[in-house]
Amino acid sequence: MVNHEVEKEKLNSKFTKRDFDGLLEASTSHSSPLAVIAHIDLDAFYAQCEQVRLGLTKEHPVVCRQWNSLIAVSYAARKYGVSRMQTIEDARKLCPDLIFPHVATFKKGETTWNYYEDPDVENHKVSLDPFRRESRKIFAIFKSYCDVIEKAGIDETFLDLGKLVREKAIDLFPKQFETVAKMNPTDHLPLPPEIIPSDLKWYGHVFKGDNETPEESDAVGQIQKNPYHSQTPSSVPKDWDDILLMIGSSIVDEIRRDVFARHKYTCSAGISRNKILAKLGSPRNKPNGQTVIKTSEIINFMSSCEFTDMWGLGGRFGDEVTKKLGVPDTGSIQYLLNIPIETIKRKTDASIGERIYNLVRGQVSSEVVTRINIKSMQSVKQFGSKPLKTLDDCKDWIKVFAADIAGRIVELDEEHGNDGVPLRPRTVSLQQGTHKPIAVTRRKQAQFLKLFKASTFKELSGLLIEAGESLLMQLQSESPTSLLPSSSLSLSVSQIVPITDKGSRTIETYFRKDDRVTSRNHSPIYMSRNAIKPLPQKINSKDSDIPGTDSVSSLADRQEASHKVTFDSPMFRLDDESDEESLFVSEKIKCDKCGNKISVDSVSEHIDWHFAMDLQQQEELKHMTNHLKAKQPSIGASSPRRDVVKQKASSHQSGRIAKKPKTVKNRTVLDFFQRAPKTDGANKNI
DNA sequence: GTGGATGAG
DNA sequence: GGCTCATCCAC
Repeated sequence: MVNHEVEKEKLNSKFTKRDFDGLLEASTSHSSPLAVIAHIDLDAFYAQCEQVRLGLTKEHPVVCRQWNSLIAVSYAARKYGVSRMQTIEDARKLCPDLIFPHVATFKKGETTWNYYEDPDVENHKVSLDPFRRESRKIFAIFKSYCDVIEKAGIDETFLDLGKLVREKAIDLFPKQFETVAKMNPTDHLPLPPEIIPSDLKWYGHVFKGDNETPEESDAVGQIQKNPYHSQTPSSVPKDWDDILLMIGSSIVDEIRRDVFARHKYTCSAGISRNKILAKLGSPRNKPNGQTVIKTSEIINFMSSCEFTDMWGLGGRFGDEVTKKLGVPDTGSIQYLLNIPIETIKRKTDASIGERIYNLVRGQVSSEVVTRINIKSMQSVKQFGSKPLKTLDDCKDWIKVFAADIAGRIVELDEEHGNDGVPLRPRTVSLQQGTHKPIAVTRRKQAQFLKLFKASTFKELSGLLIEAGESLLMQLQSESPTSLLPSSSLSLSVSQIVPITDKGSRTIETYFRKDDRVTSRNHSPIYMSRNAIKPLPQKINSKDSDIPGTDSVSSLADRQEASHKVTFDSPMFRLDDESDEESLFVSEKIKCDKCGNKISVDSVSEHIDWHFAMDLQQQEELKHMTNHLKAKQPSIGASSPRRDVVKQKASSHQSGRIAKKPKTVKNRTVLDFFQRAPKTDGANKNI
């Protein structure tokens, strides 16, 4: 009996049919012990974009410039010691041949970005549009190979290759998988053959302790130095996990070659069992290299990483955990690997402890989420030393922001393709910040459903200008003191929803039903009922009108309009139960202290604001140092008392680490781990 | 809805 | 290091 069991283990794979078939579905493949996840990351993306745009090669020392600093440095330039923290002047000293194009910018008051030779910070705003365009082109290639894809940033993505590698494995090993179809889910697979097809090999680097196998080939087609059969015995695949990773490495290599062939971009990749490992692996052989972390090397690999390298642990949260557990700066994961789970739990928390315990072992399997809809878009500019003095200046910038965001909404539409449902934001908000030392920021947000019917860039930008200017006016009127000069200004849209969503369907229904027109409701920011109609089927830029330019009616008009608008239809309660009316109608009362009219809803906020201003003035009288002021949270409405309370509360928590003692932290390690990618029980046998 | 903190790059 | 961008949270 015992002999029989041993015999059986030798003949069979560790993995079952269920493990293998789990790869078929995106919802289960990530937690299969045979999962193959890739993380692909474009090399110095912004710099590469410039390099490609200018028709240069990766040997040219290109950097991407933003004003006088560098926001991306190509690997060629890095060889000269050029780094991101330098000024252009410093970088040029290190590399006299440096090529330093400036990122595209919008010129103040204009609605199209352009490449300007030497834009000045005062009259230009950076546009990331060209990078997003390039990103889209490249992601289209990723998607053409693998539909289980998660965009993790403008230049990085996760692919769940489970289904693809499964198919390819069946192709490559027909004999072994012949019988699999008839097997029970818990049956173990047959072992892979000793001799594998000669064209199947590891692509890229296979992590092995301190000595990885050298790159065999790179995505731009250099010579292949190291065919599989001459590799070290340790990299010979022993079971299906290795085989599938090997297949995964070939697919990723192919994708990377394709990206280069078509668009001349190089990227690096990590291929492993889960997202954590793939992401930690992808930078290992940058640029233009990929790294495989085999199951058997996971602990070795993790030992070679630092705790704070992991996503989300690079900042304060990571520091906090680090301090609580007495983790050293280097060898942090090695250290944590030697701490018993009970100790970690005791020093942190039962659930956090368990997560950390698993995390440092690379045992976190989170799903590659096919699509995460963007939740908000923001266009912002800081006017450090030259704050905006007039409302006209603000309006000029609002035009730019509107164009910026409109462009991105159009991009969203394109990204979806024909079968996709257009996404539109439901709310628009404008944020304005005053200059130091009295740094306050005010934000005004409102529903702006007109955007639902807009499809062209012109329509969208026109409407956003309209909304932005209206919000600007409201902001000025509701703030007790001038928000000018303004050191920062931003326009953003949020609550981005598919336009066939509940909200818009409701509106369509309403539109058909309601034939009345509220003629006096011309105020741009408030929903004008007759304006809401289904998105035009055909995009036609000619019939786009730009409202807003003629709608700069007086504030009084606007407020009067707002008071007269009544909402007798339940259609304005969108998909939540909130009282939409409060968005549009607000009673004004006069503040005894400053004489300004404020809305009843914001009375307590206003009182807090005065409280904050008084406090600020006292402090100024005390000649506080700039340093201390900088440590203060920016004092806006309703913040001071809250701060006092929170500081008291937090002081009761022992072992609490705060980098900035005066700054209230509103997230804890616990919160972080509760929000961390979900794990499931299926990875227990990793 | 508003103000603020945080993180990534 | 400053800037840009996105997200989340307390109130």
